Amino acid sequence: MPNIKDVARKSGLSVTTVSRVLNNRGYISEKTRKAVYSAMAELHYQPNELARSLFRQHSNILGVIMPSVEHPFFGKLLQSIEKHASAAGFKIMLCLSRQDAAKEIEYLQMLQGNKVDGIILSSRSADIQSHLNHKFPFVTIDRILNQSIPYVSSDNYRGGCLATQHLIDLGCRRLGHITGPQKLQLQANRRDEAFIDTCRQNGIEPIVYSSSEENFSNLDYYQDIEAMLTEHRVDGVFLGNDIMAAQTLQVAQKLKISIPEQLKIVGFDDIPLASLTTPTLTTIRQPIDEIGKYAVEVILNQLGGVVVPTQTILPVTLVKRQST
Amino acid sequence: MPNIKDVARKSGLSVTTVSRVLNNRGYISEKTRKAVYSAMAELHYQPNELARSLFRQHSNILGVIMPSVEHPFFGKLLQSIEKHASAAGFKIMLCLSRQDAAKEIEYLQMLQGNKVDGIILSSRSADIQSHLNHKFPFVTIDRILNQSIPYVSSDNYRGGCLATQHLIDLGCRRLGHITGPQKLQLQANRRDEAFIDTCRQNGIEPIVYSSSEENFSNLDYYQDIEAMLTEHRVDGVFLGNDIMAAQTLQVAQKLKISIPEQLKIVGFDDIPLASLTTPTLTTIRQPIDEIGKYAVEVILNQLGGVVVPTQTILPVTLVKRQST
DNA sequence: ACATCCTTGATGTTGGGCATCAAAGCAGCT
DNA sequence: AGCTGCTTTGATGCCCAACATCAAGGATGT
Repeated sequence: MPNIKDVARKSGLSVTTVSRVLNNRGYISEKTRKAVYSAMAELHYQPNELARSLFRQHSNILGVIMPSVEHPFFGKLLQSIEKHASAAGFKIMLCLSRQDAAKEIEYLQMLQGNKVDGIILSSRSADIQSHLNHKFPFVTIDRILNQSIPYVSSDNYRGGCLATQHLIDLGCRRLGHITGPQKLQLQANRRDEAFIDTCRQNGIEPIVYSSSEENFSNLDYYQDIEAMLTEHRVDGVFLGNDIMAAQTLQVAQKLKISIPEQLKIVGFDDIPLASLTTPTLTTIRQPIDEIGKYAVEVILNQLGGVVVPTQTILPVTLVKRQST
Repeated sequence: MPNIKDVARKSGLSVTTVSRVLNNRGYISEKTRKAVYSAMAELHYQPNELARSLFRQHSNILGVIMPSVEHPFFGKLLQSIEKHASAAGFKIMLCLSRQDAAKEIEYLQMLQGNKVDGIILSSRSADIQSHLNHKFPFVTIDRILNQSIPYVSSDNYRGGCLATQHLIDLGCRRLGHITGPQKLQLQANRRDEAFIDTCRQNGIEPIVYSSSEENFSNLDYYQDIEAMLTEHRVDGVFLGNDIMAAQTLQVAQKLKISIPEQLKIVGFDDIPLASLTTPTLTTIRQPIDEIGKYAVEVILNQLGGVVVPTQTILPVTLVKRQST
């Protein structure tokens, strides 16, 4: 790997001059500029970003911690984060925590050791405040850590209202809901509150199932769904995510419940799967792209010394399809 | 951010001694060791990995370039790569090229400038050989660049055979196939060859549609599927991936073609979607986890100076579900 | 007294940025 | 011709943070 000295030697100029060309600083004649460029090209020279970062005291790398990237929600979120980060000249260092609190803290320290310029955390576990360097550029997605750490999320409560009200408007009177595990302070839990509130406001007694941590990790909700559909004769269900909703379609078919005639189904997220099932799924669309965009923006603004909002809440929309 | 000097000052020792404690090298008395540890803890010190990498001439970072992470195949692949890399103490720098050849080359250079220890490329575009530093640890997934660059892939040809033979064994005689764009030297193209060969070997004239680049990017194959189903009265189709297969289910329903009675469908990949459709999809499972594992291994072995295979081909399996 | 081990530190690398000082070339002006 | 000031290049040295090499003092043993 050639370094700046090699370029200097090759072009017959000094390191100082090469550095000046590289950084476009001071006086440089057209002739030397060309000489340097051609030497760089010949040697396939590339400035060592480690050395640059070390000197400049910033690396142009953002750390991203998420539990998984298999789940389409996170896949799309990551896609969006990468897009906006790379457009701003930042690279991504990716960490998948797999819901493992210890691993998450490990990653957090590792990223700080690697001098990333900011961290985007979209995670379910762990109390991490003590491992966070004070004033380090940081943002969480869908997760409140404390009042001073900014977070970005979609309007989960409103999503829950939209979904529930939609079912009620269509005439459903026995409403069910399945949610993820309740332990964590996720914004996603507000969907459940919204479901319960909206039911009560309409004089309906809500039926709520909470899936186990284990089933949640495995994306296997069949038992919970079947339990709900057989124990209660629901005519409308609001599921915590689209995967649950797709599985509900399958269980309904098995139980010979016709969709949407006997049972109406609303999911959450609007991942691509929602338009690939038969029937297609009515769902609440989260603006995932914008979530990623704002998360990156919050970091960049912190780096720029700009005051950033502690909460950024983005609107959701009801996407009506065949399951209702 | 405290550095090693601060620790040295705090503990009243020299930088050298602190470094020795950090790296467990040479003779250190128990007393100094403790003094250093307590100073480190007090300051919340973390070694600067940039500086370490600069000195050591390796960063313990792997670069990963893939077109997207929204597609479940790549999501799962990335998940696997991250898992195995992180188990070996490596971090991931992620680059999403979005099928953009220029961006891919940019990323390739950026990664080399950032001194990653190796690059895993899983991509569709670009001729990149000239931008590759000779002897740089490198591996591609599902893509042959030239004879000397190692690649890992699943046995696409055999997958095509399995799928086609399965349809034939079930009595199908009018077989169709839709494939992605043909331009690139992807291993995935061998699925098409396998389809054609297997048909011919059984005295069946293959019907093949090739989707446009654009539809492929948008994951929108409806037109091609509908064209195939209406123009030819196929009784069995083999689709290039599971998303195509799921969309085929939808088109079939719209055209009132019953699955699997009138039409049998086989997909490819076995992404989670395949078990979430109604009916569930018969498909060819790629061992995505192993692909990621071997890709990482090939890099690590190159780093270790071990001779690596230029081809690593992993077995596929037929997963029979309700669509056949 | 001398060898050997233990323990610590001073100094110099790693690749590149930058600031300072130095020096020369060249043009314009008096 | 001499002076001023702009342009262009280079040498030197210090910075970033960590680590390696060598050097040296102290303790211990024979």
